[in-house]
Amino acid sequence: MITPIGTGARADHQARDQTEDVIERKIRRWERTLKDKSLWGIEPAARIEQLAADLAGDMDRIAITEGLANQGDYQVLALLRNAQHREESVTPTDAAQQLGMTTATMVSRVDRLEQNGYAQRVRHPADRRAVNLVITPEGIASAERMVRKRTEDRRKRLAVLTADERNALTMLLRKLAECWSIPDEPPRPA
Amino acid sequence: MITPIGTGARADHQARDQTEDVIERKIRRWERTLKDKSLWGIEPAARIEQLAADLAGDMDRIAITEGLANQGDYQVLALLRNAQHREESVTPTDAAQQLGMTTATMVSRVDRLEQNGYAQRVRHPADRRAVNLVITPEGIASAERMVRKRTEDRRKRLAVLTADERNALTMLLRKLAECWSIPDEPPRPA
DNA sequence: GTAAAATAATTCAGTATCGAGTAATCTGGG
DNA sequence: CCCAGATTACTCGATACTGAATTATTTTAC
Repeated sequence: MITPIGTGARADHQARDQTEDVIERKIRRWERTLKDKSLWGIEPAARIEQLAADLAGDMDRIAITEGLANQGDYQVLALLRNAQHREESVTPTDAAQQLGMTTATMVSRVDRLEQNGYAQRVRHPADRRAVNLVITPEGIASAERMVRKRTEDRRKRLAVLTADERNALTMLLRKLAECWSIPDEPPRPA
Repeated sequence: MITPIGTGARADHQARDQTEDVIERKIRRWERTLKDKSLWGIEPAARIEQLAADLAGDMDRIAITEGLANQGDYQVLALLRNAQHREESVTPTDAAQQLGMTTATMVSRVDRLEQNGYAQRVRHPADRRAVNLVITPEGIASAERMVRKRTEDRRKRLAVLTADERNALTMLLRKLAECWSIPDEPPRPA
């Protein structure tokens, strides 16, 4: 999915406390109308979602310029590139598990990568059911181009913050990620 | 999309500097193999993406328990609920623009909401091409249930942070959102 | 007032993804 | 050895979303 771009970027960086942006307005609205102030603490989550949508949009655009369908194809290519660098072999099932997608999706992704000449299926040496995924030189080149462009984009995005602020943000997000599961999350139905 | 859950939540919160988590390991790997340390500053972006995926998973689950297809249907319902509360009228085109989706998608969402009895299409009083979307009492009830559950989920997730940390995080994310557009972002092909 | 351009909602063909099912192959207990 | 159960990649049917028409209506220009 390509996210509509540029909804952020307000003109006036100064008047923070006077004017509210879209997210703040939305939150206030619910606060007022729900009659309990239960929306406390929601803003960070809303902002994380918005920022992530923009990041995903960047990455989709990058992938598309490399002839891939979307960000997901990039992830597979990046995985293969790293595996190759580490001299590990990867099967479709491996890759699907590591990237959190179904093997059905992986099949179609590998199909695309193979069509583009970025990866190949080769016979597994020991298991005739299995297949090893190997990245081609073109695939490596493409993966590295994409990583570099992605890094560039993200650094531009993060350049608004000072180094100290970036560090603080990193630490907070890390802490958040550490104990992130919500208690009564229903177990994946096996 | 339902995101696979619970990849976070490491056991030891203490030994932060010794052990790295998945994201750190991935970043280090690229750093080592790319031969330039151009991955500087990427971690916050990676974490924002991961956290957002988890939040989206929560919300999809909530929407599904209310008989909706996904988070997107919730967004429409929430929009209608707020519009009704403010006594504003909303057309499919309005809603699509505000939520950043195509009108084609909006048509199918409204179809679903109508089937579930959560919303209705009524004739626009002045424009016979247009349609006004109105939320039903059942829709309002469902929207408010979902908002409450979502708030609860997110507060649980954010409860790891102290109040000070949450404030700091909010401020940093706000600042990030303010000047978020990257310079050479290609304009939407109109 | 009328023709041309713009706009609203919808439909349609194409694509990505998923869950479930399938055929081939491997593995472990007799 | 042999067969039951697990595993691998793949296929198939269903769903959500998109961009590009399409139809009906409104607005604009002359």
